[in-house]
Amino acid sequence: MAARMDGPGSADASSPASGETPAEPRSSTRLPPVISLAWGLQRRPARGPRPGLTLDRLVAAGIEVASTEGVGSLSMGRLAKQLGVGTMSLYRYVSAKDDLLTLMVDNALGRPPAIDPATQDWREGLTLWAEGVRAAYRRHPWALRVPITAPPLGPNNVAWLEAALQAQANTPLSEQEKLSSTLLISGFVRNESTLTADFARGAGAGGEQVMPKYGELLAMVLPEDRFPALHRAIHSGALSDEDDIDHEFDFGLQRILDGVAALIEQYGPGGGQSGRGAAP
Amino acid sequence: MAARMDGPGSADASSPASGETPAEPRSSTRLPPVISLAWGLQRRPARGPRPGLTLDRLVAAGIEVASTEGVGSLSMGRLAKQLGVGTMSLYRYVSAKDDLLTLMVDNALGRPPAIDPATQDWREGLTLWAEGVRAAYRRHPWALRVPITAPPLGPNNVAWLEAALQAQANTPLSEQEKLSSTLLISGFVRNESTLTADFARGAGAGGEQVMPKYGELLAMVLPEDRFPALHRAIHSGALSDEDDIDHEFDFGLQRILDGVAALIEQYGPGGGQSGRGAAP
DNA sequence: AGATAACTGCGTACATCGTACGCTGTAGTG
DNA sequence: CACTACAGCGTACGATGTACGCAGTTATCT
Repeated sequence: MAARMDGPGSADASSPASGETPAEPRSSTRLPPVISLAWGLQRRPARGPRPGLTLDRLVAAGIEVASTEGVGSLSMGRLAKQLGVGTMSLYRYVSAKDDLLTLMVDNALGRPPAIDPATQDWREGLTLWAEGVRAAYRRHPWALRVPITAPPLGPNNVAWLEAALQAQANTPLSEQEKLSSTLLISGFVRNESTLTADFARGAGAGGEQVMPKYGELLAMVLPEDRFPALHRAIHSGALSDEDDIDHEFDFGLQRILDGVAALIEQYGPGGGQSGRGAAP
Repeated sequence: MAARMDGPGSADASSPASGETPAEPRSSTRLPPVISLAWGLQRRPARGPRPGLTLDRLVAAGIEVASTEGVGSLSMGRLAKQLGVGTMSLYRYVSAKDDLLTLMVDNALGRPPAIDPATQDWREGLTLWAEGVRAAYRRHPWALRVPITAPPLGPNNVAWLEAALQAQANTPLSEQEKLSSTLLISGFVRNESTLTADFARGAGAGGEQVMPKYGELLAMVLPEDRFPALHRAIHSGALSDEDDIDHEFDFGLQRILDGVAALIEQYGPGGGQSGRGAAP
């Protein structure tokens, strides 16, 4: 785990890597090798022994370990043991651990639900979408602990993006606005899912107690005179409820969708495609 | 870096640690030791040699290293060298690296702007607030790479929370809703700041190119027939603009604030304090 | 004043990781 | 059958977080 938390001083980008044999269009910008892998754009070399494993098996085993022991415990050695191979064998399939993580996360997302703009309006569609992403994160909480290091290019990530755009197809929003709304909701769901995962069973990622205690802890720390607004909040009981966490998701999503609705209304009645042009 | 990415199977919580000498109120729930430190609730022991360092110097040096070389390069050894002491000396001030990071992040946030509900309405206040958080993250991009592992209890975090609540004081929202709105905005700003930081200078955390290329990369990967909505978006040029990133922030914030405004309007005209009770 | 206790600085040691390198064996190709 | 490109993987290295315990320091107690 290095590149995933590196700061300004890390420029290990290029290095043409090894097995890039793409059937992809020529271009100045190259596809990151991981992405070629994820889309299955790699030809298997003709010569040499047949590989004993497959990328899919690596990813599946990685997900299994991450699910049962947490990503924190997922080391290359651990994964190799799971698969009954030597540690270094894994590097025949994946050029670095980060690649594996990228693949695992994309895989964990799964396929998006089919959204038909003809039978569902944008709000239903985006709600379905957001709940779908949340469900995926609920199934694979470890995915939330993997930092995002690159824009979403994996097959499932892209499919989800497409689904969100389709949900907004019958909307007067510009393409830019559709993308922005999607980004907004996607980030929101990820945040909220992380919170939910941390709160679940009262243990944060560090292992400490979290939610119902939060108000109590805050109260212990506050110089009673400053922080009057916080005191009001604490004493209103707003920080003591246990099931708040589920409400947070609905609350946030409704707020965001209301905001998008307000934007759509600015385009005036009549709806329909329009695209381009800044909001009035 | 272990606990920060650990999954389900990590229960290293307790262990009464060493130097807890709190002047804090009795309670069943203990304050995490780091938090006592952050609020300066530790008495210096009477006996023994005077410490050669201070927590503040640790934190300041940590921030300096993180700022210039990235958090990824901030190791205990590196920090010790910066301070001209032995590595293990640091553990006299901080019980683990995670504590140091927590302290650093809280410190990086700085003090919130003063928000007076009498002269600013809630929307101005929250806008100011959001921009303040964003500015802090812009000053300390490395803070975005430190995973959140516990609810915000540091002095600055708490002060920012208070400020957000104060901005909404003259609002009919319930305390619960004020907190939820704050959480929503706070998460949003963090997300957006992370994206901005990654996009800045075209390098993601992994070191790859990011933004203007994103549309191009997507286009390389898409089976042209599926993903029609995405194709529309790409060809609209929505993914090619360079300065979109700054617009994203405004867009998202406006959407969220519009959503909050919609909620406030549901309370009907007249405004004023009310609190409690679910929305009509 | 001397003894004692509490504390600080920190050297050493260890366990864990990611992964570069290079050797050995294998499966198609010429 | 030789050759070549590739698969599996043992070994080794450099980082890193931190437990442990020793030696020196200082305030308090006798």
